[in-house]
Amino acid sequence: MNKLFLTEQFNDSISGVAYKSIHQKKRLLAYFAEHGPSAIGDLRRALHLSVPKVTALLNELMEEQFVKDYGKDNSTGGRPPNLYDLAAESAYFLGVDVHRTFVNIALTDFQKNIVKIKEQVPYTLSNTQESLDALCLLIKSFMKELGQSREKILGIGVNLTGRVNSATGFSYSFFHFEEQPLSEVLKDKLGIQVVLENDSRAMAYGEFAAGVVEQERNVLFLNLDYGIGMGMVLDGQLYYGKSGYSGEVGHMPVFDNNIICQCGKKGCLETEASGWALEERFKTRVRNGATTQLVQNQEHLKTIDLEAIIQVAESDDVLAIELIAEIGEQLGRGIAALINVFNPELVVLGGSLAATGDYIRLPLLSALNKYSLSLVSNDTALKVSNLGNRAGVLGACLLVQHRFLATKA
Amino acid sequence: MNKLFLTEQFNDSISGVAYKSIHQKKRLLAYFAEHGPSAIGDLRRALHLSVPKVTALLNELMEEQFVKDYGKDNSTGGRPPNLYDLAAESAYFLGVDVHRTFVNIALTDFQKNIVKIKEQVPYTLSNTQESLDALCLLIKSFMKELGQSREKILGIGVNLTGRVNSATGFSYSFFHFEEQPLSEVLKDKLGIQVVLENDSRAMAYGEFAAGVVEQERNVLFLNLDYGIGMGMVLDGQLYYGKSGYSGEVGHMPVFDNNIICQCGKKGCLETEASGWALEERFKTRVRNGATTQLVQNQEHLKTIDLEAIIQVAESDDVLAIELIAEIGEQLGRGIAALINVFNPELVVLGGSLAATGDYIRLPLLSALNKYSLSLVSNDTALKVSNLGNRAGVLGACLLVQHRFLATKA
DNA sequence: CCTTCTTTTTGATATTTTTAAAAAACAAGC
DNA sequence: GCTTGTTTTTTAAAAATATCAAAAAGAAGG
Repeated sequence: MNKLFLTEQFNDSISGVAYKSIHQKKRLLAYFAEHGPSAIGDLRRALHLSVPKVTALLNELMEEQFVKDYGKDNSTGGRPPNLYDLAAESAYFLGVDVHRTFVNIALTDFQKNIVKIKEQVPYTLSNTQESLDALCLLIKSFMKELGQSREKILGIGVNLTGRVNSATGFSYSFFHFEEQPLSEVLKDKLGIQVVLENDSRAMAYGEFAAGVVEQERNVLFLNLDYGIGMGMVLDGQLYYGKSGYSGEVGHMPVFDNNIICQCGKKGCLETEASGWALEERFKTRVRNGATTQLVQNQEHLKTIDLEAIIQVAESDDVLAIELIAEIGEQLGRGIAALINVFNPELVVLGGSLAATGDYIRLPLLSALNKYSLSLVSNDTALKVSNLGNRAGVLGACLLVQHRFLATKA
Repeated sequence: MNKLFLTEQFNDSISGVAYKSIHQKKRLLAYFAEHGPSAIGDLRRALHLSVPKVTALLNELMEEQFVKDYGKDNSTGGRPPNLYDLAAESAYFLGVDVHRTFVNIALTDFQKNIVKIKEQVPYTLSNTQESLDALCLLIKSFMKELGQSREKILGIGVNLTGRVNSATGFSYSFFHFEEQPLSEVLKDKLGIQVVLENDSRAMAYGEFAAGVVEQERNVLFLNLDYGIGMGMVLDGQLYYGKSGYSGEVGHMPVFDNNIICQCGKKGCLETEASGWALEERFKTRVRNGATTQLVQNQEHLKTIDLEAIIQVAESDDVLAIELIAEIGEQLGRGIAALINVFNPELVVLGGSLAATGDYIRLPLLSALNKYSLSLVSNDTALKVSNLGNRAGVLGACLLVQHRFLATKA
């Protein structure tokens, strides 16, 4: 058994005892990843194995440095069990969260801790080979700054906006220059396995695995930015749909207006309930003479952008707060529909607009009561992301880890 | 090993080799249920077991009469493999599909064949103890008519409209008279394990397991009747949501009208795109002088109901067809939203309105092109149910079978 | 009709895994 | 501080399972 048996994940042809061993070990590691420090007894029950077998597996994993003995647990009356958990420094995962004007890069260890993070690294995303090369350069320079952990990086997770098919590794909205899937192209350039993911889905996973989500197994995550994206965790699993295009809530036809959406259609949720709509409305109101902290005279009008509006909202700008509440109220219409369809346990508000906290959450909540079936919406909690703008990178890292520990059937 | 080891499903405490054996056998049976006749080689690969082990398990299952040897497969060049499959007559499942004015009851064998079916048995569903007792009586009298198959019924599936939590066995909209879950109450009355399910979900499962669905793993099933229900199969699993209330698409707020929905809100999808809306519009049009096969004079107006409209549509009544097309078009608005959210491989139209076939499907299809993102909707096929009004009963039967064969982890 | 080729099935052996019993580790009470 | 009770861990024997080689069962071609 190779020390890096984890990388065997892409080898499907193994069978018999070799497969079984890898499978069992992965299940153990996945259990640790989900439940934290555990005793042999817990593992036995969860994996349906005998105690001696678990002991043997743990010994192997400890030999291979993936697992550590974390000492005794509090006694429950008799002999206290030994606790085991993942060895933090045995493997690392790199996450790259690509935005339109910047990139977040982070490295996490095997225990999901952020080892190193660089946020808001300037970068311009465009659908060109140069932009792709620049991204690779950024990643490489980040890796250069790492110590011995560099050799232990098992995989790199990359979040992109738009249409991403995580299973095949294809990105269609950006960097689709070759016949090969982008994940392969990147793997060749960076020398490490690459997992591609849609940005909203990665954020959703971040919150699910290490964020505001606790025990909930059915969670909707809304990525509120200029547009509206959604990532879903259903029955404890990230949901992709047929080709990984799921979660396009921004273009749900819920309004009867005449605003032309970017997608070319009318009545989309995004036309009235997005950061884009917020910015437009804010500008219109200012033009019509509304007062705000943000603009003293018409000259400043062009400095208004979504980020600025969110910022002044935090310092209690009346106009910003009023308009954000409006957005929240209208968003409620869409989310109500989603709650009726999914009956989720939790809806998480994330993305840049979520930074406004209760300013958007409370109006949304009252809209939910108005639009969704009460019995269903009573089942559903509404929380604001607690990872904030780190949800994306963290999600990218953790998704790679998850991929490595995943075993089908 | 008891012959009826299948009933051990509710016993969670078994462990070790006993658990393993049951688990393995169930996996074998589940594989047969999903894939039909299979050779040892297929089973070996799918279950990650050795050939001698599979042989031994099959021998046991054949001893227990659950599996039969179905002779040789066509050779692929060498020795032809033996094919094995479920023994049809080894176990039976009873399904009860409860509607407001009638009940469908059916018995299926272990190979998913309908052994006996009674459709449209008159019955009045109301939320009273009498109605519940009457239902039990119907079921019992159906069972009395069965031969030796009666003793081999492993479980009874019951479909109810409204809010049903299949996991706990509680029904909230109907028959919630005791503290005990309704499934337990029924089990006590009927003497056999009962599985409760929401009607739309059961229909969805019926189509998924034995209907129009082929290889697709992400399927939305629409139950188009007076109201609109939805059942979803996501990643090959029936989706329930937190408490089993998922799929409430009828009350998605997508219109900007002033029609008050049954749920008390305005703008619901149901107000313009349901059987209820169809009937209302039909009546209004007739009142305003439109001509139709259905009504010669105003006297006949009260005989109009959804079923009648669907019937005359089939005999090419212009008004009916025109209005059904309208409904389809408006339904498209809602389904477009769902397609954007789920990126399903297939949307199945079921329920009584689906009997109108292309009359509803084609307008719906063109609306989909109008309202949903083309890239996403190109992924999605739209088909009409092929089980028709048997989807419900069959779904009920097959869901029970599925429950028995299900193994967690 | 026999030989050769391919693939499945069976059987014997080796390995893995479980079971059950013994040992070890700690808490609490005397 | 020792004994007893409880729970975990280790150990060795028993059971289950996989591997590998041999046999069997057809198909194809001469």
